[in-house]
Amino acid sequence: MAELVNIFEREFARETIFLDRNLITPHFTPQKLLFRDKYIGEISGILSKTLHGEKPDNLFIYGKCGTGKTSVTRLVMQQLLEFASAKNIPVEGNYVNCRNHNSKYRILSKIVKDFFPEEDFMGYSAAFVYEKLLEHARGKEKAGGKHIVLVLDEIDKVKDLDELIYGLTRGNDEIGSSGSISLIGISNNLMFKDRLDPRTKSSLCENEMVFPPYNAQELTEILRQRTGMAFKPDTVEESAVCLAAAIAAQESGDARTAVMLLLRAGEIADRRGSGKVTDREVMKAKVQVEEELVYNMVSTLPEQQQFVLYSIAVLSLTKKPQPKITGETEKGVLFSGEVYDEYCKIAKKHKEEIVSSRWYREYINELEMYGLIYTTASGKGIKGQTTLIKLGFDAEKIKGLIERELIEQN
DNA sequence: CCTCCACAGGAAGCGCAGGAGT
DNA sequence: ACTCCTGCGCTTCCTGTGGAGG
Repeated sequence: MAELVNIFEREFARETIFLDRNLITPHFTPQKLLFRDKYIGEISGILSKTLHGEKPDNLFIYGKCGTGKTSVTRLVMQQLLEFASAKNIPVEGNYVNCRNHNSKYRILSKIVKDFFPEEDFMGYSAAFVYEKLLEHARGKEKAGGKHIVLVLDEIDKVKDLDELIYGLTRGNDEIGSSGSISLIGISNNLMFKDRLDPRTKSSLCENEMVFPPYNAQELTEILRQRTGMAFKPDTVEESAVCLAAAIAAQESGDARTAVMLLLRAGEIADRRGSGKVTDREVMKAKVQVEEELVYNMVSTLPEQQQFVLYSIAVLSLTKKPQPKITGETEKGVLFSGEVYDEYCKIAKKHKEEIVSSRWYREYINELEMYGLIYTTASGKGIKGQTTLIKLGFDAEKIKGLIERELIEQN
């Protein structure tokens, strides 16, 4: 008779090349951040004012995803708070991700709740919560005030940012000199600050910092650091690390992508039982990571925008290569106008509303921002002024993906 | 050179949903 | 419970732009 074994027994006993898988996930922040000393220095320079009882300037940090904005800020904040509490200096901090707390009220409630964990502020008015925060900064009678540093990550997601910042700036006047509230705003969208009220903008951007993408060498170093911690010795080939770094650098300079590549490559090696991460695993991981990335983006797109992307995929599959003025032919390059026509046809077939061509252009711009398509302005050889559109990923895959998405919804 | 084409993208405004104030 | 307000997604309208063609 066959032995009865718990089905997890085999999984549990399986050989793995990971020492600690968690250390090579994008969520993990190492204690030492490479190639960011300059920014760590600048930010801590600004925040050190709090240690001398002064209000630091507000700071706005911009950079694409995976450039270390959040990690650097969290690290500096953590050190600041540790130091302040060791020296008994009244400095406090709070981190808010504005994707989850996307309005003035939600942000204020979240902060106040963290400062007063024992009390419940559900249902209180925005003014009350705001007053509570000021009270906290002002401090008790003789104890003196506190210097509070608020980190607002993905600050571009806040709907009524003008009001929030106006409120907090005014709050500083009310608190007086004994305490203060200052802001660190983080965003990967530089354009968003142009939409702000000029006063908000000048207040938030007292200091500005731009985090550049990492280059291939930097990414290689970062990956070496991580593999040393996360993998067992001699399980990751040096060339595999370089390859993963090169792929990530070429695509975006995104450290998150680079880390994901090695994580998936490690998982693939485990599954195959080969006990080693080589170029082969990394190349396989590349396909997988790319698919995950695209899937995440596509599935969160509004339905109409999915139709636009779908039209681009369909057209680039059916359209014959266009002879370009330079003589060579380029595959899959589409005109903005023909994509819109195709989109109208497809949307009509699915009995969907059709968005105006103006809004369609906004969709196109967004799709480019997400990296799902590439666009170029038409030059010589093409009638009028139009945008040339090219799909950023494999047309078949995008087409299949959206078809599945749409079927799921119905 | 002028006009037309095929768009790009700014400005204003509209209807709706949801949240805040009363 | 109600009214008021505001942001969001979108439309309509409009001006601007650069190459093609006469």
